[in-house]
Amino acid sequence: MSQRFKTIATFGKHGRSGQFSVRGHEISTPTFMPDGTRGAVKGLTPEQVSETGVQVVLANTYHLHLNPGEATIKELGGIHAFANRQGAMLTDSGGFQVFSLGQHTKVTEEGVRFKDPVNGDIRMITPEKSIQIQLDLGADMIVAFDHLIGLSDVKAGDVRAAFDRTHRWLDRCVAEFKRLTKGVSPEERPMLFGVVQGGLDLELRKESLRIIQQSDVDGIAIGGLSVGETREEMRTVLEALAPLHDADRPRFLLGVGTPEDLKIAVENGIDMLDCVLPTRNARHATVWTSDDQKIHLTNEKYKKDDLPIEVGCDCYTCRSAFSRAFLRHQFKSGDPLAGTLASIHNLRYMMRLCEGYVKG
RNA sequence: GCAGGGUUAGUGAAGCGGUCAAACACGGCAGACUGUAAAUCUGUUGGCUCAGCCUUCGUAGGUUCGAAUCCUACACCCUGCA
Repeated sequence: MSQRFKTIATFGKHGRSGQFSVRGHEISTPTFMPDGTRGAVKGLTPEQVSETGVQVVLANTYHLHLNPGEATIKELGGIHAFANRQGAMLTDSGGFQVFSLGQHTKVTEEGVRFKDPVNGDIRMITPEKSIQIQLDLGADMIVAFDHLIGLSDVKAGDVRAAFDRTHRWLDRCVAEFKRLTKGVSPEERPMLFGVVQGGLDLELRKESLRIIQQSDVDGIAIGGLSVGETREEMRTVLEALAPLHDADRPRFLLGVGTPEDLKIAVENGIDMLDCVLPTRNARHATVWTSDDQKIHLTNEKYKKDDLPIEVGCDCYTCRSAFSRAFLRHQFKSGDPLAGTLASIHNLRYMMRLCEGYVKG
């Protein structure tokens, strides 16, 4: 078991900042990790991503498996070389696609059968297969294949079934991970995160955390949130888990979120979070400005607004004094530059929140 | 000059006697987006004292219970023949 996480400071009841290293990358937490599903954060060069202070970029097992395929990426030197990224990378297991591609999937004990909604390709991803793909891709941190279900309209039995299956699959993931990394040195071995499930059932959640922490994983991921529940429901789950976390492993909240959600998470001891929202919203002209206020840059009221997105922000976009009026114009014109500039701001916004905790 | 075709809301373009304030696309306005099927999607888009009413389909008349739709004249645009 890894003992890599080092707590630097604590705040509030359960919050902490700290650091750990993986394969030569020093990660300081809490940290927000943007999603670069297909290997790149949409619309940004690796330099632009790093300049926002981002330390880890997520990529997705399912998407890269389909195209260009892990064999190709491995042959080209692994995901870092392929994507030209110097910093740390984490791959998600493909488990989320059971939820997002719900209509096109079939879950069995063996694994998940996906039918590509674009070209109809059938792909079977099992826990073992997910680990194999992720190790071939070569990320620094990988995630166990879990069974995620939506929370807006579920039957209690479904939550329990997904909870049990996630734990059975975890054992298979750990076994496959050990088998494939047997000869790998500790310095070169990636970190494996197990995933906590259990829906909104606090007893299931606690039990799941206990099971994951007892297993031989390097990090704890919390899954199955931000999938239709309210903010308060998510807070309740995180608060229930906060006192039960081991101190020595990083905790990763999957798929969250907004600035408000990030604060709730970090104050409940979460170290790492990923989400598409900052970049997707940015591409859709929505950015965060002072006090987590969300603004739509395409709104008519910004037509002649010469202020930056956020006065005082140190991101490239705001620092360079790109005005709201200019950004509005570029969005209206359909120039992807607008999405790039807005993404830089939103990522920096999230990173500033994180850095605020590190600095105390 | 003769023959034919056209003129529809911000733009393009359907409609060709009632179910037309008028399809659709774009543009405009607003919103959504949480381990990315997402540079996407949704709503709205003549006016008003808004379950109703008023003014609109080049302009002016006419036919009809009823016209964006039929007829006449005029204006402008396009295509043949001169």
